[in-house]
Amino acid sequence: MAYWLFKTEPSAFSLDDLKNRPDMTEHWDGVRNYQARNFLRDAVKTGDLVLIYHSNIPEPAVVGIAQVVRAGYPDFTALDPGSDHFDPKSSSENPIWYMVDVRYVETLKRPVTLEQIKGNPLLADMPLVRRSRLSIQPVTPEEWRIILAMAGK
DNA sequence: GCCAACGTTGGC
DNA sequence: GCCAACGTTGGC
Repeated sequence: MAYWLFKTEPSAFSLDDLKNRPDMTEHWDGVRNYQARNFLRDAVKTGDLVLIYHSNIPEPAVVGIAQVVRAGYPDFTALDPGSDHFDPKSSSENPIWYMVDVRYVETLKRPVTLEQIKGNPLLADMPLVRRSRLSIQPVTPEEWRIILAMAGK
């Protein structure tokens, strides 16, 4: 089982939005970056645990945990001309883009802010800190443990 | 809202 | 295949 960090802009889709879904489950669609796509297609597996990170807000932070309930499969929003995520280069024969399904697990009582993460030397190698814009990132077991400890768990 | 970082596109 | 132009991300 592996650990991940998924970014989302809460104005578009937040952890509470996930919590409020039927079955607390939702497609993680709309990822349109090849490196992130490769993780979704090849590496993210059912049962993996995910830190949910809220970006593009005054205090960006890891706010909760989700679990992967379905591994990578084609992101059908890329095939839908009515979708914001439509990609005319994709087709059902060559879907290009992939998504996974995630289920809400919990909201951290104490979110772990980007500022706190940047302030911890043990987390200095995280793509988040290295200013990568990558929206799907691997998290090591050690980083996972440290972040949850910082959240008071 | 600014802008740096960085990914993508397209002319050559 | 280089690289300038352009678009997007996301912290601040």
